Amino acid sequence: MLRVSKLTDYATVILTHIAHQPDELHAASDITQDTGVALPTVSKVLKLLAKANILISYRGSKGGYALANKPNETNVAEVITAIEGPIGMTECTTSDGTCEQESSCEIKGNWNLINRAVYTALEAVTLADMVAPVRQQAVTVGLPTVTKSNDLNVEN
Amino acid sequence: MLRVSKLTDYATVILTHIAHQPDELHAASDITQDTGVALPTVSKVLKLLAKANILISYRGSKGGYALANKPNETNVAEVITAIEGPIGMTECTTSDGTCEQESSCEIKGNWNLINRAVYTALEAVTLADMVAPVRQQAVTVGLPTVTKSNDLNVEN
DNA sequence: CTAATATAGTACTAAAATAGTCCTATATAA
DNA sequence: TTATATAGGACTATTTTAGTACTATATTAG
Repeated sequence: MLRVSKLTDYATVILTHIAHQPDELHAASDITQDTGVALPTVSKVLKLLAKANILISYRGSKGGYALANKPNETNVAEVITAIEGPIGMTECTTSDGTCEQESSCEIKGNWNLINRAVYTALEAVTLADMVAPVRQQAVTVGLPTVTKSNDLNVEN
Repeated sequence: MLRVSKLTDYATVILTHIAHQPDELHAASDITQDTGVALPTVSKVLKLLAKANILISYRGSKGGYALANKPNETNVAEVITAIEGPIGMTECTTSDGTCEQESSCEIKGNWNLINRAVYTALEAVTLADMVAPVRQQAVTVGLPTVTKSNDLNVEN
């Protein structure tokens, strides 16, 4: 199954929470209470997001985290990259030379194409979209413009 | 890093190889030699692809595998699903009820949107595209039509 | 200047997913 | 009947991920 890690999932939950009050400072302990995610885990995620400049951190008493940019300026691709590293669906996409078959591999270029397509899709969704309640929302990505209906199942 | 498993990567290599001679039968042992992937692994992948009706298998002496459909009728989304199971980026997308936060989770619907966008991107690339050498190829997916240039790096 | 609070960084452990291998059964052709 | 090739399932080792803990540093308040 093609999936993001749990930490990335937490990251979106946490960011969505913060984005609801974009002008306030949020301490890790507050976020734990509001989201139900364990404190050490919240802490870890927040650090990663700060390191990637998605959040700004303030130390010390009365410290906490705030969004570095407006909700519509941070997209899902950035969040995934912050937690999991560069988005690349195969080994050869992110690190050269580690694949033995590389020299004779004829499909590397095509995987790059696929990556690009996926990345574009992820880039099109911002935090602002995540904050918004699920609505009849056109995803402006993909061949046929997809219109959201409830609980669409992506398989088959 | 958002990625497909190695087995899925092998699957695309193997399928690409088979698609070069779509009218011949390919035994697992032949494929091992031509691709450099270990026999037990090749074998495992072929079984999974056959089970998903992407390949047709013929047992016995002179047996082997062949494509069930034309190269342009099998897409990457199907291949990923065959090897890894349903494509869904978060737990709640593929299996209901296992996430404790589900009832209070406000972003589930939005993950469904993202899944849909990614799936559409993966669906747009077929085996026929993989067989073709990397060429100046427009990916008909994503907002701006992406034109392939060499070694585009998907990050930042 | 000191104490309290909150993040930064790093290292470690446990659990889960993945990869890879092997064995036995079944089907087909010569 | 024998050789060949896939089907299916079980098992092990490896790798990745998740989660935790500890120490250092920065900031505010008194």
